[in-house]
Amino acid sequence: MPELPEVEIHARYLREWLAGKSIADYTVYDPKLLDGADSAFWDAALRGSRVLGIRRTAKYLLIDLTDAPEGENTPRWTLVVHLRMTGKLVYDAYVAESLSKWTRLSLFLTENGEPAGRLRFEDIRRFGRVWVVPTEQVFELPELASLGPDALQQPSSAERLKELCAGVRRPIKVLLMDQTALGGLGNICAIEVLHRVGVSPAIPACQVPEDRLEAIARTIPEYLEWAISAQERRKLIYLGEPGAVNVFGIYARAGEPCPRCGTTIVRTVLGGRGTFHCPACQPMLVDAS
DNA sequence: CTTATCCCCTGCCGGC
DNA sequence: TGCCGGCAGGGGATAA
Repeated sequence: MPELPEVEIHARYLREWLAGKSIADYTVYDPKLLDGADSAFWDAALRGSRVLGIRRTAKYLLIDLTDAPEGENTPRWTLVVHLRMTGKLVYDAYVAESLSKWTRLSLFLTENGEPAGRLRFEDIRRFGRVWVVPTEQVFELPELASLGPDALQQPSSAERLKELCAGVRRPIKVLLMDQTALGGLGNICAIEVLHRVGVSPAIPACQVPEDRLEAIARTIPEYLEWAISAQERRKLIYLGEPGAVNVFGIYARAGEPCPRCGTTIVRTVLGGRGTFHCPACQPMLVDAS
């Protein structure tokens, strides 16, 4: 159920796992992974290509590949991965390790011509998706073309947020989660950021005071950086998994006291998603004066 | 155009 | 113990 921090951590792990490796072959166990997407490039891209690098944009992972000879390092193919709700990538040093019932895809790796393990795509709910496209056209993929600026790499300025919110009546939380507005924030990040800045998630975006929009703009990258570094230090991927640093101030804490003021946390639904806020710290109406 | 609702899937949890 | 509804951090399609 990854949001930007988990996807970024995946990207960092992939850089370690795949450095200097090639993809010798692949197996798709669940055709739903492609969801009818064009598979024309799969064989060319995933049989004998070198891994050149890993990028992340919003919640998408981009694995750049080339089938050109050693020395020519312009990517030709990009494997695009979206983990959606329950996806994750797992590296097995030895292919002998068994697959799970949730394995959707295997990439068989080599290094210097020798077998070098396997990268597995695991996905319980099967919402995850994978595309293979020519690198030059990767951002023409509709899913990528519609994304707003990455919330971490190109954090939105207060000015941009003000423009995004102008005249928009839907709740500020729904706007923050809109991937065409800014790429990468999910339900938890939106909830936690709004709690930190003391803004009710239900306030129409156009009614959020300017100084709160400035606070939101500052807090988004702060929260993301903090969540990423907290996870990375512990070699974990998923926020909230056992042993993880607790980055949930109020998420999934309905009925518990607000960590800041002690008021009972409330659960509501916004944009069809479970939403948590503190009615005292995050009032509906903020005094603009 | 904007906004709301449903759908895709499987697993888990609490209540009865 | 078993069944059932509700819920889950994703986004897309569709309807109003």
